[in-house]
Amino acid sequence: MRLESFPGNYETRKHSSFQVYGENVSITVVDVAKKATVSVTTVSRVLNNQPQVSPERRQRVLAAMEELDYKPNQVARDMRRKTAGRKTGQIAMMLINLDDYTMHTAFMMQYIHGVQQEIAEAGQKCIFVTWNDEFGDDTIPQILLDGEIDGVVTKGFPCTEIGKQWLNRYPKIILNPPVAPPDYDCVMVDYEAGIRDCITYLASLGHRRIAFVDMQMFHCKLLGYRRAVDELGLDADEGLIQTRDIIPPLKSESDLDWAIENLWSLSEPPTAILSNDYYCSAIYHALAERGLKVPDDVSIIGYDNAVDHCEALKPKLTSVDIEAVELGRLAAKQLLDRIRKPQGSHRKICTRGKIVERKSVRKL
Amino acid sequence: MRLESFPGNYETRKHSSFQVYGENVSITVVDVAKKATVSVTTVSRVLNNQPQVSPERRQRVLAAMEELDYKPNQVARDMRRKTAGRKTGQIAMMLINLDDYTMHTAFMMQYIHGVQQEIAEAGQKCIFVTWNDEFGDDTIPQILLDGEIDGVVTKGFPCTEIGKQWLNRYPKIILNPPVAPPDYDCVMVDYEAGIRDCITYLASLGHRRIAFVDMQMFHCKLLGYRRAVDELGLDADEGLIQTRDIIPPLKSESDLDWAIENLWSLSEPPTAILSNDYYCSAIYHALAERGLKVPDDVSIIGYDNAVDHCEALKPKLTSVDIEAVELGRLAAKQLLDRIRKPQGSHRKICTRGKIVERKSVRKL
DNA sequence: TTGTATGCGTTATCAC
DNA sequence: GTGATAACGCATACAA
Repeated sequence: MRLESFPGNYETRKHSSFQVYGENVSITVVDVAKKATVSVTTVSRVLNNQPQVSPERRQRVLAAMEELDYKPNQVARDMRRKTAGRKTGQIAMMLINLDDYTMHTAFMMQYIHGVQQEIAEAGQKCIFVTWNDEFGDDTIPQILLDGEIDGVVTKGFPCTEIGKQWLNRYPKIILNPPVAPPDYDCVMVDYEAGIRDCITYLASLGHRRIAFVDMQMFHCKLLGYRRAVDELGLDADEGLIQTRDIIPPLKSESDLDWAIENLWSLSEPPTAILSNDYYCSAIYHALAERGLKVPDDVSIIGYDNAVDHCEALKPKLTSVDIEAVELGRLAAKQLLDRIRKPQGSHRKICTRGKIVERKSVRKL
Repeated sequence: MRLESFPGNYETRKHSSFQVYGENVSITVVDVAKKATVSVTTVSRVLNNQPQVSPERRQRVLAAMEELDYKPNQVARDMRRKTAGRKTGQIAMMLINLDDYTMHTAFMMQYIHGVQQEIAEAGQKCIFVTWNDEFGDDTIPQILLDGEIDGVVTKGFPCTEIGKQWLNRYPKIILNPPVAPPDYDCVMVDYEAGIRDCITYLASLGHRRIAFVDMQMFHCKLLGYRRAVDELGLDADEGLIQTRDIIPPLKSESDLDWAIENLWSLSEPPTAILSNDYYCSAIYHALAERGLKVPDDVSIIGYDNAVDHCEALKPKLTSVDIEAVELGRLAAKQLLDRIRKPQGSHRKICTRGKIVERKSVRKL
């Protein structure tokens, strides 16, 4: 194959894709340039959709690419880009200090899915990393040390100084933290609004005495409850609020007989109960022991929409879906924004969730 | 800063880290070489832990790295590696055609965690990708097309021809497929063994009439049931087997009254029931309606150990944990093996799970 | 054991 | 519009 009509001079090239060299022969811009009788520069321009290429030549290049089944070497591109002070096109999805409870929760999966989707649509890559403080500082993921990524979406936060330091090197978004940290971008569920939606929903079905039962991280929710009850002019009986504060990992503490006991000691018991999906299971149980039927005697509405669980209960539990996939997407979207524009004040984005109707609520 | 005593000649280098060039000045091997008064080659060798460097020089290099706070440019290394026909050090964790059910399941999270851990420990990176056939072929993740990865751990399998093609370009491990595909490496839960363990466990507590209730993908489990009952000489009453086959996404079909009905029509009802975690919820309910108490009247044992769910039930459900994290680790480990040794017959690795004791089983 | 020189695939610069 | 060429940061034949 002679190359007379071909403008570039690539004599220095030690091998072309036409001669087998080792075993990993790959088609490069040089090969495409040869085939299309243009320079590598032109090929690169076509590759990057730059305007200053004549339609005719662009065609030739595209045809050559097609014919040779050319695939750009992403790693090489990344290198040029990165060293040109640009971005690597990689972001990390970090799960830091995941406790066993979170580990067994389906939300995480949805968060990750959402993040990945959004990142992929932006043509970037999502590198997945889990890390715990107890692993020790010498196990900090290489990727974070390398600076190979443009930013981080993190669920959880490192507690060690060193951990904080490396995380702080990057633009980052905190995914649904239990409490919103100041000076960070984060994306979170607006539990308050979600609960208000629940109350509004129940009120629209004629419920006026709605109980609030919870044992964990319920302060936002309780706020929403109080506001909604107030705004809608429902019965604001403090006896309808049954809470206990337990330490997070003890979600397994599922006995809620005391709550039902208290509620049904009221002169007028509630017609509806609001709680968390998993607590609802205990509530069903406690109600059954008293001979109370759901939803005939009491309506129940859960929070989190743990689908398997809600569907497994009898009757199936109506619950508030926090839309975790969407939350993941929002986090990724905001991260990409932040990477583009590192300055600017921090933002907190909230989603309010959506009620998924099943069989545990009835119209009065 | 004069460089007399320095062996290399880097006059061609257009900028060093000592002069600001643009804004992205980074320390490179050249800088380290200068500082340590050695050649880049030596620096590179130290970087790669190659033996043929004198301790004294190695020391100098390490000191220089430390002093300059040198961070290798991973992208550049990747490029060399890749183009040298070696590996990229990246593997992909793919979730293909995830249905809504799987999406809401906590296992996935654990699989991913396990895979990531193992990959990280091997010093590699795990890129996370989700993809569905319905997205269309033009949305195939760039990363798979680029050939930037060494292999794939996949949960799920593409149905389109094109999808299969790109997946087939890589060494891959299938993660717990519903049925073991021939000619593929895979890692899966040995449901049969898990069920046998359950039966053995129940038998050790004195149970001889154990019911098997399931509605989905239960054939392996049923096999395990039959074998164990046979081997242990327990009551092999076909009436104890209550199954119906439903279409997978309909796991929400949670009514199992018919099963309990049938079971308690037997001349001698079972003393223990074996099922899936979520079905157990319906079983609890059906039993309660008949006034039967768990575990006093019947022992119940679930499968999958959906922690939240098991802990939410009353009494808390004893269940078989499939050890999904471990499964993920095994998958990653096997993938790394396969990448190193592309030839060789395909392997199926099984894990048998572990019984997590809670409150739903009692000794007879 | 150590250093020189060159290549990896792509893009940026600059001259035409 | 187009092309020649020098980087990018690292690794490695080959020479010493």
